[in-house]
Amino acid sequence: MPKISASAQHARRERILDHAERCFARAGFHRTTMQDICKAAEISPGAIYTYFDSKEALIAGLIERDRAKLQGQFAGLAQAPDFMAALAGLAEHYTVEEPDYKRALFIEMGAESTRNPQVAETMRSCDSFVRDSFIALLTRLAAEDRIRPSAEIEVVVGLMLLMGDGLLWRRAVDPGFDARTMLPALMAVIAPLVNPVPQLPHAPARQATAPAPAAAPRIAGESV
Amino acid sequence: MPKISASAQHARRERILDHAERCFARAGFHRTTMQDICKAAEISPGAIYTYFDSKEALIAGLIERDRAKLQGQFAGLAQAPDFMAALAGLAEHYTVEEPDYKRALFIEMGAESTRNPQVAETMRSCDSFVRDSFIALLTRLAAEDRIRPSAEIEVVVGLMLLMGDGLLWRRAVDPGFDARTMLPALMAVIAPLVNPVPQLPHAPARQATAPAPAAAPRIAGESV
Amino acid sequence: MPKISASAQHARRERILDHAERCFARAGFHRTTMQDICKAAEISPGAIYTYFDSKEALIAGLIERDRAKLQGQFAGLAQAPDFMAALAGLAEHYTVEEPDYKRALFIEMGAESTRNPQVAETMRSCDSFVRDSFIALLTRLAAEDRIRPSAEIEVVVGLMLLMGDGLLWRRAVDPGFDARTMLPALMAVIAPLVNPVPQLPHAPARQATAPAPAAAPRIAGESV
Amino acid sequence: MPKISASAQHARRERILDHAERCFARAGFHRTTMQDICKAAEISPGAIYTYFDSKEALIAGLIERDRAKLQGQFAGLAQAPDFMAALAGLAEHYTVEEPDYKRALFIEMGAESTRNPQVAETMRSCDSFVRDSFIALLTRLAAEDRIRPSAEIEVVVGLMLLMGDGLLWRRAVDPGFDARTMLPALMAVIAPLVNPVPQLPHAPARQATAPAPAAAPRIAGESV
DNA sequence: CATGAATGAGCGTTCATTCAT
DNA sequence: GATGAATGAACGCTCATTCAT
Repeated sequence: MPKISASAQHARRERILDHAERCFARAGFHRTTMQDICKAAEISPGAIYTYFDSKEALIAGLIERDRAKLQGQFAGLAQAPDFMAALAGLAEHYTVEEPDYKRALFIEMGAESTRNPQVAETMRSCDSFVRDSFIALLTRLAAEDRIRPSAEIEVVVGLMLLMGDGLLWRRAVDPGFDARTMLPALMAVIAPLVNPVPQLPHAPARQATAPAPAAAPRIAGESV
Repeated sequence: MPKISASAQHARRERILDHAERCFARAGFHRTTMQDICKAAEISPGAIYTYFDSKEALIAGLIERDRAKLQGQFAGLAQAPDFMAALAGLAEHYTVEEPDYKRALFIEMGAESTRNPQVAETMRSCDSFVRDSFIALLTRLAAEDRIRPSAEIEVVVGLMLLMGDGLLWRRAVDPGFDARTMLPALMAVIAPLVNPVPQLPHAPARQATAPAPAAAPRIAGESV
Repeated sequence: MPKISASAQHARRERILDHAERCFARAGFHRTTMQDICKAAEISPGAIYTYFDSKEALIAGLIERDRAKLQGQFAGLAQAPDFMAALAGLAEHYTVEEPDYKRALFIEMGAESTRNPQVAETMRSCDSFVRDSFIALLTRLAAEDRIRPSAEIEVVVGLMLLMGDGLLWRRAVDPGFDARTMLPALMAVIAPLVNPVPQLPHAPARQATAPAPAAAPRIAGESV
Repeated sequence: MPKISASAQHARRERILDHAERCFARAGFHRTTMQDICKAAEISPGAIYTYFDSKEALIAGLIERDRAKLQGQFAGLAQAPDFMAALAGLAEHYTVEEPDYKRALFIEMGAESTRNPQVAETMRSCDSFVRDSFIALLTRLAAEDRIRPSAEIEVVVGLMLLMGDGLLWRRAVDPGFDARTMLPALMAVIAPLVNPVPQLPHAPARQATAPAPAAAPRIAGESV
């Protein structure tokens, strides 16, 4: 019979994560003190250790939460009728809708992952999830002839991830970055890679004269 | 009456930067102590402050030096007979030849730039130099009809930078990143953006056939 | 209207003391946390303060309980037909039978008594009880001519206590201490101090022969 | 070319040890904070770590210094013409001349040694030194027929150490302990164990009729 | 100019104790 | 009475920076 209900406990944990996220993004992991987070979350220094064993665990908890959220977003992507539109929406979401501090934190986490194995592992698993989801999705779409990828799907997905990271990075680091211009330009680069087949509503698909594939040159990969 | 010659002083400064770079890349800015750097560079904690006013100034000095080096590398790019080959070489250099710690440091500096205005300013100026160099170069190449960019040059360069950063980031952060596969794939994505005109040595360029630009659809930007 | 019966309350108090004893002996007073004891005794941190006002009070309670147990053991000593045998048994008990942690705790309590007046007072009263019991006992035995102490009884008892403490200390502190050898040696040192008169069962004690005391030189003290 | 001379450095180290000793004796290892010691020694918290790596190392340093001092004192004992007088002097020194806090610290160190292996090892080596010195000394004296131990020398020394520790313990723990009475009484107990042979100055030693040994009953040990 | 011992504010974390439930 | 989450003052220790030598 705990003094606090499970839901209240969860809420408090979330509250700590929320404030930790802002603090870490503002000042970086190492310049942020536990006291900073305590003050922001209006919690005592002792109490925070009820929820997280250490500062490291707090960082890991943050990444973990992000991953969970990401998984939800990918479930949506898989159901989307128009893949390219969904992808554009995803890019828009992370580039425009999400507040700056989320991206700053992403960079911070990448930097931390180059030396903190625990953080590296959590990020890697997060990244693998995204990659695998994309590969599974594109494979299915290709099997349904809704896309005709211009290269091996692994390579196409690799390029998409690379561009996605580049997008996030520049948005975070370059104050002059113009998302309105660059987002469509980026989609225009990705489109021929994925090469979506126009879906003719209420009409028999795949006419003999379907022209697009011919124009989509295969790009390099180890194998053809 | 300085006890040490100007050149010896310069050498010592370089030595500090060299070791600071390795230390910072290994452990991050905040986990690296001035003592660590002093030990590595075999200098006393007092002396290091003769060369750099503070730890922050040391970080800034590091970025500054990188910028200078970068400028040299870009001078070469502009003279290269084959732009795409030169670009591929550049990508190869930063992805394969440079040691890991340089990329870790790049990420670290990006993270730092989101909160340290001095670092942000130095990085921004470095970035602007690269961007301006590319724009000037592509503009000249386009004027000489050696390339026929598929979009506004500013946008093309913006995409190239984005992809370059994405490349560096993934190479730094993703241990499974396969540069051998991804580098050619990336070049294949950039090629139609820049759209280089095949140079027939000592022969009149082919004009009879419809030129490439027709096949290169203009990609989006606010302006067309 | 107490929810818990007096006996259950007493049992719980004892349980706390039992586990506190083990915890304190294992880690010392200051390295043992109240949480450690709570976990061991399966009680909540709030509840433990119902039984003991503070950590200090818990320590004092422990010593107090030891004193009570000691008093029981001394009652037996006084009734023993053979004083030296009973003494040897006592030494054997504290040196061999009692587990290590009891002796570690004894040392710990001695250390604590040098600065904690409450602990000092409890220990002193415990010590006085033992001393007074011994003095009363030896005085009676001397009056009955069952022993012929070689010095003032106070001094003899003082030496016995000193040796007893030395025995406990070395047994606790010196891992190479060999009780099997040292215990008889110690008894052989004490014997001439106490100088027990051989008891001939059911026969008039021998008086004709010069009694032992002649050979037992009085040992020093300010008074003789 | 250090800022501080080696001797000044040594003096500062000694100063820290001096004050640490008093602080530890007054409040125990765990209740004494590094700040307490810093304040007492008038040093900054940072500076103390130049001399000692940790609080543990400071404690170990303290014991180490005691050992060194002890070794000096034993050198004197070995040269003494009258062993029993020298022993009495030693007992007097540790019981009466040394300030209380030294003995409190001794108890503290014993308590600490039951759980801190580093402390245990240092104390054990200190103890072994004393034991070995005594054994070597008594063996030599016995060979020179200046003493005729009443039991195996190892056992005699074991008893002496036990009594010495008991003496220190009671002196530290029992405020009513009367050294003036107990010291001679203790020497009177030890004397027949060691059994010194009266040295007749200017007379041929070892007369046939040397009587003492006959009266000194062998005391128990595993072997005779 | 170089040295390196010294400084001291501040770090992440602990834990005896409290009190709303 | 019992609970256990919360409190918050310290704790041991670090490290960017200074300054007497």
